[in-house]
Amino acid sequence: MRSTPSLKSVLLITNALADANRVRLLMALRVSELCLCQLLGLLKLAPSTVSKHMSILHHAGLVSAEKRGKWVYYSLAGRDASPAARDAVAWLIAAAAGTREAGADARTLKKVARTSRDTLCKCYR
Amino acid sequence: MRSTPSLKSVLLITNALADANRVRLLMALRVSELCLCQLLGLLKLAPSTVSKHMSILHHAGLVSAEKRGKWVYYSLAGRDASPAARDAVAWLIAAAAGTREAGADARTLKKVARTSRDTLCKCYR
DNA sequence: ATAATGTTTCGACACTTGGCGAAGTATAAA
DNA sequence: TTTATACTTCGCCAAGTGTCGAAACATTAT
Repeated sequence: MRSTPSLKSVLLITNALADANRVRLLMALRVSELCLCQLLGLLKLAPSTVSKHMSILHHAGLVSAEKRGKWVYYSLAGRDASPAARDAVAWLIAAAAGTREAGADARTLKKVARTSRDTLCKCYR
Repeated sequence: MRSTPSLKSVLLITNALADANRVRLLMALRVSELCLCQLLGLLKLAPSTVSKHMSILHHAGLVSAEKRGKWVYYSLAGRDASPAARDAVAWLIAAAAGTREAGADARTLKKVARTSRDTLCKCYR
């Protein structure tokens, strides 16, 4: 039972990838799952904005979202995702891994990882 | 000498893929090179619009353009293209090959192929 | 030359999208 | 039960994008 792929689902993916901040978010998740407040530490954007970005990525099937306690953990699409989505993520990682931006973000994320989520989130504003 | 990939070049690609008509254009070139007037026979759009789409695809490195006589022939990125661009095209073909839209377009293109370029272009309007 | 053909560039317009803050929801802490 | 925290949804606005027609450009035909 293999549903016919639709152009729409392909465009959901390509549209999701067609934004610098969303690409950075996906690249961030490459290392490990992260909750929204941790992603907020990476991108200097309003929580509502990042939430919307994650919603778009999730709807495209590129990331999965799991609520644990009061935090929502996001991670890259895994086995349960469509081949198209998984391959898209693989392509992105291969294409963007060496960029300066990815390196800088990886360094920022190292700092974020050392900070507890509680103190992170309080900086919301 | 391997230049550092930039996030910008990645976004050039993803943005180029983030449009239904551009995806259809790329899929059309999968079979063989085509000139603009042939692509016009596929998409019912103004010549200027399709030309712009092709410009975006070309600028992203996804297609190459070669002028022969009064026609400009477009084809998918080949050996000379960046790995990111080639892999993106490969991903797209794998992801969109089975779609209903791709099938319908392939049928349309068969008809277009049977028509001479001269008669095709005269139908501009 | 002049005209015709194939394609691109330009300017304008409608529509979409990324961004924000305010208000709403859900879970945890007091 | 209140209060606080983590996140989402909503409405709005500025900026970006797809589309077109008119005009420009380049090549071929007359």
